[in-house]
Amino acid sequence: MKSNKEVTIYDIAASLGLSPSTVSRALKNNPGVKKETKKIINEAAQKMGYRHNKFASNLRLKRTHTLGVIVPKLNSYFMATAITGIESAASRFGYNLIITNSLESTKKEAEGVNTLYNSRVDGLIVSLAYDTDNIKHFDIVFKKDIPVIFFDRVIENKGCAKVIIDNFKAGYEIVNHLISQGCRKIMHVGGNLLRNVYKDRLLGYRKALEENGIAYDESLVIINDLSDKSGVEIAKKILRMKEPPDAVFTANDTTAVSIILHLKKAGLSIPKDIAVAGFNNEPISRVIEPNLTTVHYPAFEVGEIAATTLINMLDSNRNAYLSSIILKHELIIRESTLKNTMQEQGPGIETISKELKSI
Amino acid sequence: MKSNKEVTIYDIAASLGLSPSTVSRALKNNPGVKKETKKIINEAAQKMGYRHNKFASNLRLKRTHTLGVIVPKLNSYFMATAITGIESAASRFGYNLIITNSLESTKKEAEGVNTLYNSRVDGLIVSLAYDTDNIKHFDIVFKKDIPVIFFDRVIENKGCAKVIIDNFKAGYEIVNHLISQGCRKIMHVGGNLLRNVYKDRLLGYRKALEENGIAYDESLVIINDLSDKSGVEIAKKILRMKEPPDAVFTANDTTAVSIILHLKKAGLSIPKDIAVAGFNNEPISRVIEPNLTTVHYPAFEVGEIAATTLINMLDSNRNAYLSSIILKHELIIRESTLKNTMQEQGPGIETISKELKSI
DNA sequence: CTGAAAGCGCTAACAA
DNA sequence: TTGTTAGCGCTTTCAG
Repeated sequence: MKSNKEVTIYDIAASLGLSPSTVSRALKNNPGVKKETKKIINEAAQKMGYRHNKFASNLRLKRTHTLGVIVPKLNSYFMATAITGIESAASRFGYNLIITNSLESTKKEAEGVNTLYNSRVDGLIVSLAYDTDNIKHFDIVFKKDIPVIFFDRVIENKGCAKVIIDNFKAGYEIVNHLISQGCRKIMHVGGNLLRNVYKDRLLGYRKALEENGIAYDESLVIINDLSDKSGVEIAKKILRMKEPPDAVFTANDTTAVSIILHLKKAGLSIPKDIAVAGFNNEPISRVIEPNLTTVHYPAFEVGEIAATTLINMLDSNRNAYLSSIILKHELIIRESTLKNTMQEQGPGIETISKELKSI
Repeated sequence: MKSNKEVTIYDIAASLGLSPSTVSRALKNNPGVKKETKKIINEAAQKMGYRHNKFASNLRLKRTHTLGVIVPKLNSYFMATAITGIESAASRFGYNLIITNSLESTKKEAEGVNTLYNSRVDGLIVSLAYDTDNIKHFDIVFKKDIPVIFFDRVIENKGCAKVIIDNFKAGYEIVNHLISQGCRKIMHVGGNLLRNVYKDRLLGYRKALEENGIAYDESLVIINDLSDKSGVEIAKKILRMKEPPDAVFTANDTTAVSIILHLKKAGLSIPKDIAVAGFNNEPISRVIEPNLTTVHYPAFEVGEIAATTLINMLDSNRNAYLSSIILKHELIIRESTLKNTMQEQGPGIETISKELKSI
């Protein structure tokens, strides 16, 4: 019994001797309809195989209940987890998601903005591409007052809300920890300084050095794409150095792991010869030996809160004065940086503190 | 200069002294419009900030150029990569994606079907939840002739296309390899046998044993949820066994890695005491020490081909006789199973063969 | 090559 | 509490 004819509100109305508007109201559970009538209508709708037509509805209401998402990649643990969080919140509130992938390219990012704009998404959730240096390509949505929320990789911008962690503090803490382990010559591997996440981590690094009377040495700071491959190159570079560092703080886990693997292959011992710390607390950080010291980034929560916040703005029209939501990170100390106490990893080492601090 | 008023075809028509139909045709590059007129119209549209209204268009055309995706999780490397592939193909052909997450639950999967159905997606791309044992909840889309393509976790079904690899052969090959390394008592850790991927890998395992004159021992086959945690339990179980296996073939990498970590912690040597092989070739497999023997699953390609195939069906209306598309996998041999030749891993060990075999 | 006009299915102001 | 009616913006037949 296949039928390609769609059942409409009119069909239901006709079959019940009612008017389309009553049917429409009943279907939306509008209080101004008798309970009995509602029941009859809903049953008829069910039986006749009615389904709500979003297009007609959207066309009338000029709302789509759809959120657009633009991310620089999909297949990293962090992003996939953040999207899981976004999806979770969105589906809880009856919103759909359209996801586009900028593949770290500003051009594709701009295309994404256009696509989503044309799909009439109600709002946008964005993490910026690696080297996007301005957000002119978002003007089209700003002009139409479509709210945009940035997460993780954000940009200073008049009045766009952002969901982030305190990258400065996290960088500061991790370097302080390294120093507490006796490290004095600490290399930093980061990403494009246009991106807050990398800039702030670097600033935290500098601050920690400064506070501990260690001179900042530019030659110890390497900026690259934080890929696997870059990790190999950095390891090679370290091996060539006359006076290699006694620690490396890398702005992500993938590269840190890659560095460890290659230093080990060359016969170095981690953390004895060089301590290594990463960032993000990806699963890989618990597999590498020694286990990687890192910063837990609450990816799921970041996504969930970004979506929830956006939906709140949409549903209440008070998108006014929200600026930043900062989630707590946690420093996770594991063997890869424990120079002093080379104990077994055990419970108690990993500190836990999850709370939401919003400003 | 913010304006919330949308420019419509009528506005353009009015401002140019033309009719809406001509404008509509010009905007779609319909051949029956003078080139000159087209140019004028397109320029005006540009200048006036016109954007195509999908809802009105969808309402008329009853097509949405949107694909629905249902996956059992988002935050695994495999799924995230497959989705990247889907997104890549979709965006190439001008299709949008709506993604829903079943979280391995049949109930949520059914909700996803409904949501996507109501969003009027043109087609569905699905990988089934862990214990979905029938697809009645898809009837609603089947009835409307909305095409569905399954990938990875598929189900035998009259006429739904599927994109998979030959899991039977892959399981067979990996166990054969273990046997070639001298293993005789091989444990298998798999997932729910409702799912083709796990059933076929198990069958491949059995076939390899049989061909090598090794009796099938049911007590060596463990079915569980293939989580990290299960890995720990399996490791414990192995440690308790009087006669532990000399090899373990696990149906995913995560669990295999977890097993290795815990066996090592207990003082066992991999692969000397026990060889371990996984499945999927996730990045983690190159981090664990020893590096994990596994099967490369072309996740990106699977997603891309699933989407391309679906779009082809949609755009040509010939969804008729396609049944299965089988992609090549590759056995990737690394140290975790090399009992004989304990050589360093080097180039040449990893075999490469990527080609598309479609049936 | 261009125009007139109907209608896709829903919603909400207004009327009853 | 229910009904009437006028669009939302686009596409397409049919007519010119």
